[in-house]
Amino acid sequence: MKKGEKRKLELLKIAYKMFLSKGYENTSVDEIIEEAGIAKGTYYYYFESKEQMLEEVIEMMIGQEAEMARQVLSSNLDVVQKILGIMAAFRPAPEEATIENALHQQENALMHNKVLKRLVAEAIPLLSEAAEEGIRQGIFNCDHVPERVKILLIVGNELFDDGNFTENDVTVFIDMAEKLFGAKPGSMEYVKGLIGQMEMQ
Amino acid sequence: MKKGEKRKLELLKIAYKMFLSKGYENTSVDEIIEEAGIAKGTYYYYFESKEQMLEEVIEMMIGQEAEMARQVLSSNLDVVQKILGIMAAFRPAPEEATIENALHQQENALMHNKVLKRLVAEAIPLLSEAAEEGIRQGIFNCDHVPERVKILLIVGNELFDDGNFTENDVTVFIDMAEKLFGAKPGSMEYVKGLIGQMEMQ
DNA sequence: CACAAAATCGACTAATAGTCGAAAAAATAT
DNA sequence: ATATTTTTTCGACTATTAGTCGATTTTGTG
Repeated sequence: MKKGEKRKLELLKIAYKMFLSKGYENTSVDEIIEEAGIAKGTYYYYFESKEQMLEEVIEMMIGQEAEMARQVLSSNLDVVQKILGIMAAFRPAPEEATIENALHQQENALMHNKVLKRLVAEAIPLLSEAAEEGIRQGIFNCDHVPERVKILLIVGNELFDDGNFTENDVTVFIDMAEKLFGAKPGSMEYVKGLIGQMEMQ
Repeated sequence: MKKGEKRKLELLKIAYKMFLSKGYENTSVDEIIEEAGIAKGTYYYYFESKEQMLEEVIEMMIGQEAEMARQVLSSNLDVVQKILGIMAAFRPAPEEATIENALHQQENALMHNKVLKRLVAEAIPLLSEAAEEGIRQGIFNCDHVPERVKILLIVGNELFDDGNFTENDVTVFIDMAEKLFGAKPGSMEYVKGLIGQMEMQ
C-alpha cells in the first residue's frame, strides 16, 4: 500500500520531465516505461490512460506552483510586485524547462491548453486577493476583480509565453494592466524591466 | 492538370467539414479517404501529411473569413461596429459549426492553436485600419495600435470562444476595450447586447 | 497510335495506446 | 510456518493510425 504510491510518484516525475522537455504528444508510453524500467502492464496498473496521467502530472506541477504563489501573496512585497510574482510562479520551474521548452511548441498544444486552463483557475483567486489588497491601499480602483484578473492572465500568457514579443507589447500590456485595475498612469511602468528579465531566462 | 486541382479542393472541403465537426485529431486519414471514396495513395499524392493538409484547410477557411472581414472594413458601419464585425467574421461559419463545435473541444487543441495564430496574423492589419479610422474620427485616442488590437483579439477569443462566459466578463471586456483604445467611457456600452447574441448562436 | 505525364490504387510498414490473463511478490489470516 | 488473499508486475497481443511504394490505370500530346 505504500510501495504503490511511491512507484506512481516516480512515474509522474519521469513523465513530468519528459513531457516538459520533449512534449506530451512526442513522448510515448513505451519511452516512459523504458525510462522507468517497468512493463506496460505496470504502467496501466497505475494510470487509466496516457491522458489521465497528463492530468495528474499537471495537477502535480500546478500544486507546486500554487505553493510558491501563496508564499508570494503572504510576503511583504508591494502589491504590483506580488501580482508579478504570482504570475511568475505559475510557469515551469527554470531547472526543468529546456531552452526548447516543450510547453510552448506548437505540437504540444493539448498540454499547453490544459495547463493554461488549470493555471487560470488556480491563479485567479490568488491574484484577486492581491488586487483587492491594492484596492484597499487605494492604488487600484475597479470592480469585477476576478474577471479583470482573468484577462490579465490570459493576455500575459498568450503574449509572453512563446518569447516572441516586442517592447511595444510590453508597453501596451502594462498600460492595459494599469487601466484594467484603475491604477495611476505610469505606476506600473517600473515593471517593464522585470518582465524582460523574467522571460529572457 | 485541371482535374488534380478539383480533386484537391474536394478533399479540402471534406476535411474542412470533418475537422470542424469532429476535430482534427479525431478525424483519421482513413475516414477522409473513405468519405471521398479514394485510396490512400491518392490522398498522399495531394498532401504531404495530415498536418500539412490541416495547414491548407486553415488557409482556406481564413481566406474566406478575411474576405468577409474586408467587406465589413469597407462598409459604412461606424468604427466600433466595424471592429465587432471583423472579429465576428473570423470565426467558423455558423452553418458548418456544430453545436459541439470541434474547434473548442479540448482534444482539438492543435487545430485551435493554429487557427488562432493565423487568425491573429490576418486580423491585426484589418482591425488596425479600423482603429486608425477611429483615431482620425477622434473617437479613439491611443498609440501602438497593432499591439492593442492583438490584445483585443487574444482576449476576445480566449474569453468568448468556448461559450463559458458571464455578463461580468462582457462588461469588463468592453471596459477594457474602451480604455485600450482611449475611447470615451461608455461609448462601447451598446455593444454588450450584440456580443451576447453573436455567441449564443 | 505511341508515348509520356498525371493520377489512382491498395497492400505493406512502423509506431502507437491500450488489453489481458498469468505469474510473482507482499501482506494477512490460520 | 503455512495457506490464502491482495497487490503488483510482467510481456505478448490487438487495434488503430500515419505514412510508403511500386504497380496500374487514365489522360493528354506529338
